[in-house]
Amino acid sequence: MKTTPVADAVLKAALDLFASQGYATTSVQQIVEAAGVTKGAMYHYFQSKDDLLFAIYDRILTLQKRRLDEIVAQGGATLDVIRAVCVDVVETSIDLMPEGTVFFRSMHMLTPARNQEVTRRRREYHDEFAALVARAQAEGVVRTDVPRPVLIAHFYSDVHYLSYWYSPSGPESKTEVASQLADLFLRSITVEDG
Amino acid sequence: MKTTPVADAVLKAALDLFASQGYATTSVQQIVEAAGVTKGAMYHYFQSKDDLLFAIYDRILTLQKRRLDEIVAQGGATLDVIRAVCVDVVETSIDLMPEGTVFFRSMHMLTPARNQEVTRRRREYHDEFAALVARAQAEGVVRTDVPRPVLIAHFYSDVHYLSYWYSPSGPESKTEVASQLADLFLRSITVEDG
Amino acid sequence: MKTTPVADAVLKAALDLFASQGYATTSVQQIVEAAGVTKGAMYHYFQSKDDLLFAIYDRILTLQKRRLDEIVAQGGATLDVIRAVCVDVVETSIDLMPEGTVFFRSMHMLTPARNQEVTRRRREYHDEFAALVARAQAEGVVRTDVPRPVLIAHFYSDVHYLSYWYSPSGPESKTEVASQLADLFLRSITVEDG
Amino acid sequence: MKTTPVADAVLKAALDLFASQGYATTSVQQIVEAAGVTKGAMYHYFQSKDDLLFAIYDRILTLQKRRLDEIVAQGGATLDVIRAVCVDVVETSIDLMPEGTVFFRSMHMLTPARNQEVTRRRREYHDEFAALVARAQAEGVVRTDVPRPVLIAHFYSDVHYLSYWYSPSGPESKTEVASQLADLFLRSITVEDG
DNA sequence: AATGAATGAGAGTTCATTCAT
DNA sequence: AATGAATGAACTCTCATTCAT
Repeated sequence: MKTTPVADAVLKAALDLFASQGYATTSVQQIVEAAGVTKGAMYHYFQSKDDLLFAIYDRILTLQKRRLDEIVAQGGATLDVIRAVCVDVVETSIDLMPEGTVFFRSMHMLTPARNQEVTRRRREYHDEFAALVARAQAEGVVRTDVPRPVLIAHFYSDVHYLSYWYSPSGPESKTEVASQLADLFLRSITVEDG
Repeated sequence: MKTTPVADAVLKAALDLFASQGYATTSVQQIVEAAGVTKGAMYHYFQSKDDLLFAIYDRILTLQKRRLDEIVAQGGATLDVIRAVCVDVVETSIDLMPEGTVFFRSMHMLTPARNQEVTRRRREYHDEFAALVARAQAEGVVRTDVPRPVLIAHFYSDVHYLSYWYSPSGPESKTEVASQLADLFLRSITVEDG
Repeated sequence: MKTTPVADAVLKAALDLFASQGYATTSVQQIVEAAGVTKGAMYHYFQSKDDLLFAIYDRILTLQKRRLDEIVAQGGATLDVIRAVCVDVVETSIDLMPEGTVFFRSMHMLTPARNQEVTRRRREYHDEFAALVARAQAEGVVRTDVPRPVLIAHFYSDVHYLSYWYSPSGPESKTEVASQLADLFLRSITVEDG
Repeated sequence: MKTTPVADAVLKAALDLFASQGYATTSVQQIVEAAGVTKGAMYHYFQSKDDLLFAIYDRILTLQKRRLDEIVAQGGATLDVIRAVCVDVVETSIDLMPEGTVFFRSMHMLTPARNQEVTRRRREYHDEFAALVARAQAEGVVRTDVPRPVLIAHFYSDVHYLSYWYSPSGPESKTEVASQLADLFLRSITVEDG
């Protein structure tokens, strides 16, 4: 993951192509041509096409986990923390839209070992978020009549679906959408007030 | 798309393999072996590998559209119709889980012409559902402070995400999950009672 | 190992090229060009370049083992049997000279699994021949002052070296050389008459 | 071919790898890694991978020829000289076992020019040894009923085969094996006494 | 209706070697 | 003396599809 002009250009080209055409449909030849380098140069920095794919997963997993840790570390009322996480993950996902597109579409193209690593790191994220929800439930502010896995899937689903409908050039701004989706999610999981 | 033992076996094998390995990673050879037929026989019924993929899209689009039409035709209070649609689409998606898995992962593998057809038919579904939401908003029972596209994306997202987390052999039954997700969705979009 | 015009032509071309240039230096492209077939056709019959190499080992191992079994089965005075084996293995090795050339030069290019199989089958041959020598020693007609492994290596070495010096178009005929080498070998291992 | 720490380490690594994996299967990268130097450093001392291979041939040819010359120069009864050559060549070959392994397996990987040089120098050795045998035949102590090329091939074969069966860690010591093989060879070529 | 041999283009990857530094 | 990035050609192998039978 060194940063050199060649490695950067290759990674950027790979990301764009994987997002628009899919991993399997993109040839190494296309990548190096788009990056303006030779195949040999690319293989000097990356051991395989799979390396390029994994770099995308690594970037998104690393970033999202760090953001989650930071928000949780800041503390506050549990519901406020959950809302902050929700807003942040939507905004970050919009910033990393091409990565997100690849993320959910191409997981089965990773080598088994790397697929396992991705799964493990996703579970870490999942467990940390689930703990937040459990705490809110213990505090009596989040409903318990729906199984927690369903609540959490309901959270992930919005993030997941972003790359299928949201366009940065569309009418809704990133900030607005993040706030709106967070609102919809919070409304659905909190206990009714009166 | 006639129904013959050979064609059926091929389609079934293709569906299973596409869902578990992805379209691009599955070879025609694997499909015909899994189906217990020869390549020649397969190419007698299907013109290309792409035909097999499209058949999956066709089946799911046809079914879901028909269900939507039926439920809308039955009439009733708008919110009840929306809830019925929501419950039904979750249940149907669980019944067609392999198809759903392929649906969201492999759309970019279709030939451009067929990709357009799929997009067109999805838009038909989308427009019909959006009309329901618009009616509910006009009736004052669904909130208008969130843009309608966001509300609708919020609906689709749960359906979309199902194949990534739900397991028929897990603790939640199809019926329960459908009801729970419908409830979460409805709660988030309806106007507060007071 | 089916016999078709394509498979035969490929095997023959591979044998010639492997013998003259070595396995690693011969490309699949060269083989199919020499055989007058396409790469696809070749890969229809053989799963890998390694298959072609192994076919050579298989042929020579199968043949030599069958000949040894037959000669031993015919029975006779032990020394006569040993001499017959010796004559026959030289003649057979001359008939299979290209195979022999490849045999000793390219064993380390086989996949580990196949290398093991070759080693196992060579050991079978070795053990059967060693039993003959042991019997002759027990009968007092073969010397025991030299360790049996050395006697046997001394036998194999002539066979092994054939492809490095013998030319079918040279002055010595196959039959003559076989008889002469058998004579040299027998003279060196038998006990002196007095 | 200067002697520097780098050049020595490279040559040693190359020898080990060529002997265990074969020349073609060994990459320059593997060699420099095993030697603990960089590619650039290696190419500073050697012009090509072929240089490394030829160095092995050069060492063994030079040594064996010098030993033969020395032994012949010492003089003595012809049969004693032949026996001394035979003992010495076996011992030397055991000392240079990795070189010997490479020698017989990789001759066809040398560039044509160097292959010719190796062939020429082998012939020099061959001719000198053949002259010894001819002298012994003229003296009536070596049989003439077997063509001289066959006698000589019978000599070379044992040397050649050593790397295929002898293990320095096995039961037979270098000295013993050398004496035993010399004995077998001499017994086979000398005229019967009584 | 069905076979399976054959095609030919293109896939990912390796590698000895060069060269600016 | 030594680095290591970069080259470019060649490598083995795969695959959707065709076609004579």
